[in-house]
Amino acid sequence: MGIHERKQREKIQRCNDILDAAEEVFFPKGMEEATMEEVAEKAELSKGTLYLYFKNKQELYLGITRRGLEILTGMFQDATVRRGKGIAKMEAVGRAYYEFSRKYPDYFQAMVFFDANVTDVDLEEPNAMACAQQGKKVLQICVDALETGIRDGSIRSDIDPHKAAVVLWGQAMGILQLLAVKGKHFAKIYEHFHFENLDVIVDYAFGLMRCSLEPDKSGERK
Amino acid sequence: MGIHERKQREKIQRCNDILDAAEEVFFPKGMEEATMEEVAEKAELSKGTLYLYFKNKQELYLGITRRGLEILTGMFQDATVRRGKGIAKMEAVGRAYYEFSRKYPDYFQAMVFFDANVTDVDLEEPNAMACAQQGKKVLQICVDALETGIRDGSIRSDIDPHKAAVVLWGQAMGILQLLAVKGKHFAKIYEHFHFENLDVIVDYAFGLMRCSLEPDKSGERK
DNA sequence: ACAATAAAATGACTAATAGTTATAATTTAG
DNA sequence: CTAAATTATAACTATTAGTCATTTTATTGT
Repeated sequence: MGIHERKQREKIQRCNDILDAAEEVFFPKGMEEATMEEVAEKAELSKGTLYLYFKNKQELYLGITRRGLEILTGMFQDATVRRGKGIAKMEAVGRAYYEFSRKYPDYFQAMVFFDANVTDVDLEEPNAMACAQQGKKVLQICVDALETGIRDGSIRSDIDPHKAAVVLWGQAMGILQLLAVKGKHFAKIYEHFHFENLDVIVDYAFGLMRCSLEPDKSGERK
Repeated sequence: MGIHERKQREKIQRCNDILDAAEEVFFPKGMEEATMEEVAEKAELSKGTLYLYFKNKQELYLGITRRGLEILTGMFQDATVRRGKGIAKMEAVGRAYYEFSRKYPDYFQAMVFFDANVTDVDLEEPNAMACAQQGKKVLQICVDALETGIRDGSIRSDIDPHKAAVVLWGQAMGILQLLAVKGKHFAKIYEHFHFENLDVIVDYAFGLMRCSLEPDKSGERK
């Protein structure tokens, strides 16, 4: 009796179809402007049906966020596997993060929204849970890379991998967010800085971050 | 004929009264949940009147953000004035930022919202303009401190103060935001990390950031 | 003091939209 | 082929940002 399995598959498929439609609506307009009615139209369903598959607008948006996080996790894994020293892995993770923010600006924006606004995630809901889970996985990749680096001597031995992973994740998010959201206006507002382009800032940021991880600092600190 | 001046003062006073009311409503409920009607009630005015003083809900919220930014600017100035070396100024700025995020979590939240969501600021509006202006001022304080540090030798001479200021600002924002928004859930989700408390992470972050600014690195990098 | 004018405030109104639910259509199973 | 279960619908409610014609209050000239 494979009917149950088929139904399950169809349900997942329907969810994905709705998510496809949702991306078409959310990405150009943003979480705030986009309406459920529009998503329903794109998906060729009635609005009520959306609520059979997603508890509310936020869960739908988190479904999109989840997709983004899954792509990011994949990119992080690709970045760290088959690469020598730990510091190189971390560098690659940073580059991957930047690449992600440029290649998938809308997914990135969804992640920023999730991190900056969703204080009270309803962890009962599947997509919220999945996002939290993926976030954990992403962080673990950083922890692993840092531990590798400490073992192979490419990263200072006094680095605490767990703390450093959280800190680096937060720092990188902050930089990329600042540039993604305010990048255009930086040009106007801080025109006298005349940065060649935003890539230069990202490179500079990663340089500084690398610097804080590498050994050979004259005086070791706690 | 001081009537015009008095009216001007009264207008400003009324704006501030509305902002006081708005804080009482926005701070506990957040930008999304709070309604203009509630603000009007708190301010003992009709809803229509609010719109005589603020163009829309976002401008009102940016009025609150502006207050926060003004406090922050003051704290940054206090932190950098009367303090020796440039690196110590930067350290103090970082501490001040953290102190701000703890002492005024709601203002901090408003700033995060501004930085993470408001991509298209209507710079015609006074509060939006003021926020952009204050942001600039904050950054300039960092640039000045960095330049001081480069001159007095407490900061690497190859640091670009403008780039570094943007990067450090973004990094600090990222860390503080991550902890402010997700701090509670970190405890649950990453319980196996069992950080003593969030202060430890902030200290750690500032340690790393300091590390990236200090001289005496064996090999100088671009 | 008082009428004319200007400024400030009101609250009823509109439009938009998230989320609900009673009803209908479709699918499955006996 | 019918009954039960599942899936979908669209009309409905409730909420709220923002508007605007009207009223109230303050200012000014006579």
